[in-house]
Amino acid sequence: MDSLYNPTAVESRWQETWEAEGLYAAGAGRRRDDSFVICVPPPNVTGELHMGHALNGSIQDVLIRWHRMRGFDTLWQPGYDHAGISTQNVIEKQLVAEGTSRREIGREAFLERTWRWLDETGKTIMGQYRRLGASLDYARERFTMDDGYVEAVMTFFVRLWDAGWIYRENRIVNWCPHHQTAISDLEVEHVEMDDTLVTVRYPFAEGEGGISVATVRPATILADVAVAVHPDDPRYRDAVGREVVVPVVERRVPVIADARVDPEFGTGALKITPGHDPTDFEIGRDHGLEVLTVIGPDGLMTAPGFEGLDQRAADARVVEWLEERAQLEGHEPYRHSVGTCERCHSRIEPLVSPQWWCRMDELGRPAIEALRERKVRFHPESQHRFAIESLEQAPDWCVSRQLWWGHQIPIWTCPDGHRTCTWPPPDACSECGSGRLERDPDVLDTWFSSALWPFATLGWPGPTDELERYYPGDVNVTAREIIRLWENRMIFSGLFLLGEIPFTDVIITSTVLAADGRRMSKSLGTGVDPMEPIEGHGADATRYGLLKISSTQDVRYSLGAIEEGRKLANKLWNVARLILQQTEGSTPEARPRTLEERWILARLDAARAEVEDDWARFDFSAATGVLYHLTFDDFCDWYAEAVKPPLYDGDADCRATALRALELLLALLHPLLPHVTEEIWSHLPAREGRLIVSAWPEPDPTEAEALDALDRVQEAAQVFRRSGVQVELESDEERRIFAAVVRPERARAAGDVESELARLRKEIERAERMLANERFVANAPPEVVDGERAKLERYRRELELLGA
RNA sequence: GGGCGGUUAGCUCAGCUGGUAGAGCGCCUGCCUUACACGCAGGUGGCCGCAGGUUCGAGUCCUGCACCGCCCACCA
Repeated sequence: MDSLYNPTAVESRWQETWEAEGLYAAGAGRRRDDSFVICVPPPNVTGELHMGHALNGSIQDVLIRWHRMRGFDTLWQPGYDHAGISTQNVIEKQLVAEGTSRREIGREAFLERTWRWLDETGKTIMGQYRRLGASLDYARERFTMDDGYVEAVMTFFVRLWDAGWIYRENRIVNWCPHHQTAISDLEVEHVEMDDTLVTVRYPFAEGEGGISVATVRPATILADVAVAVHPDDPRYRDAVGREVVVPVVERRVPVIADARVDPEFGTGALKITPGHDPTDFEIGRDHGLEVLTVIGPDGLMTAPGFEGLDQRAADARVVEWLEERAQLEGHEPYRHSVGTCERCHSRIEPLVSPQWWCRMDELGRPAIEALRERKVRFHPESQHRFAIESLEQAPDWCVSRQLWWGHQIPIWTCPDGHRTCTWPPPDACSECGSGRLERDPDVLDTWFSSALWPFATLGWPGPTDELERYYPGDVNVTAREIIRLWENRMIFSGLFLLGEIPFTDVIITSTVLAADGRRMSKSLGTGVDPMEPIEGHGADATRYGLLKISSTQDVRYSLGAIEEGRKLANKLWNVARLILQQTEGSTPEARPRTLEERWILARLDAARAEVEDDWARFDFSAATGVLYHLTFDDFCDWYAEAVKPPLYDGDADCRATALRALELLLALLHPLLPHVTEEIWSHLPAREGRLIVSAWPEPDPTEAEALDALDRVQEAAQVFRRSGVQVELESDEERRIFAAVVRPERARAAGDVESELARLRKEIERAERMLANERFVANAPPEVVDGERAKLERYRRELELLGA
């Protein structure tokens, strides 16, 4: 064993061994009936591991390993999401590069091509999870487009249809002109953009005057059907009910009153374009106005005389028309936020189109109730409230997408227009019996299938033993922005289809920002590939660093925290070398006789309790702190130093106990640092099997006396090291440990007695002042007051010893 | 515009239901003490964002203010 721990070789060797020996498999190490189940948030098939994955993987693995060591039947389900729009985007780009397009090659060839590409180059993330040491049951990898999974998706849709919650409606939707599909509000990314706000005069149809209106999109004037003002706006009281003439197209349209108009903005008058603006669509619908369309699905103009123009050119032409007639009253630069497609960043075009919708009221109600009753809990608590509010406010779900890559909607239409929704596919129309059926070309929203992940991966809808055994699961770990897209939908679909929520706890992880506090992003160049620290410092160190910085808020990536993890692994490695070198021929067994042995066993148990509490509360950062100080301070600096003399002397009890103490330390550290601990474990004598499935330490009766005695020794060491004065200790045992660890003969002879005296006097003064305060003594909790008294006494005693 | 969170040592951050401030890194001083210099021992360093309030006592609770993030939102 080298004195410098080298993680790279060790880590991959153990990853391969664990997996090959089946120790990642569900049920490995099982010694009890309870199960513990986590489904990995299925990453996009086309994606690569990023820092967020590394953090959520570390969290999930700690929980899985901890439960596995305690004998639970653990299942950590791996797999991928087909990621409809994202994957289609990748393939389409390839086709364009090859000088063709998806429409040119056709739907069938396109899908074939996508499958082929995925088989060849997709699905890389699970390999990267392996390198992190994530103990997923890789043999069970699933994909949301697997045959069995498709059954689940189709069944879900048909159930919703049968419940009467699926409907088709023409509505204004977020339309991505590049992908030529509707996308949901949640897939729209708002970005600040600079535009020009122009003010346009709409003359009254009869008589003098007119109304001025502000717009950033002059081209949509062609589709105007009204001008709206606020009902209480005194400026326009007389205008309501009259007609104005829309520029360019010279159409007469009414002036209407609607409270949704903000009288403070611009001129206080709003042009109404139901075909191309969501608010206008609603206003138009409520006033019974016509919906006119002048922009096509490709984002180009369709208005007569403007056909094929892009909107910028159309804007210019309209502005020109207005200028010629002096109807352009002004233009100013204007910065506002604009919706873009989160995948291709094209500007979203609000377009009216027929889509399939899923009603959310009936589906959401039981989920809201379950959340209120805390049947599932979000951590941190603030996200729990957010989850409830999002469900309460959830609009109906637009489930159709005009894409090819995805689950095609199971609705068939006969020539008479009757719709049949069944699975397996129908042979004939359910109403007229016609055999000439045509399937709806749209596919389902990707999140529609993700919503089924926790149970579709267990074989739902078929009744299976696995569903029986592993459903519902336990924990789900994900990012904040996924709550509405995924968490809430798993909750309501689990309740609807199986009557139970798929998990009891949802951990919302911090967003890992770059070291300078900016978002990690490829385009900004601020991203850090987690493979870098894993290769450079080790997976153990990376896991440690990420968990150490994790918290309830956003965190900055810190290489320092990862380096701390590397030091911890190295320290552990070296103390193991010390013990292993001195204990050849011994077997691990707790045979504590001396004070320091009773003490370290008590400390190990206290740390076990703390760490278990931290893991259980999902406070991963706190646990890293406890384990770090346990290893460095207690185990290495005190225990190992104290037992060196008897260890070198060949004391058999001491050696057996040292091995046992090391074992316990390894077990506590294993969920956090699986590789280095397993490597050391494999060098332990008389140990068969692997640490990964070995028993978690049982609670041990705490030895309060031993803890107190070591406190005294440590305090004495502090005083001695600072001042050179030896404090009286209570027993030979205490004096022996003091001598072994502090080694007075080697310590600097002359300490700084003066500053130590000053320190003590200051402390004594403080304690005296507090105890002199009658109200403090009367009101403070007794243990606080007693604590102060004890401190005072100790300081006085030390002052005496220092010869004052 | 709405919601959530932050402001503590030079840096990155802990501080649970109020009891008189901590860690890691950095810096300074000793040590190559036979596990580890990726180490050991000691030290320097904080009016805990600002202003009020409650309390015997306030990073900790309340109010207001100032910055800084994140999420959400149809201001033309």
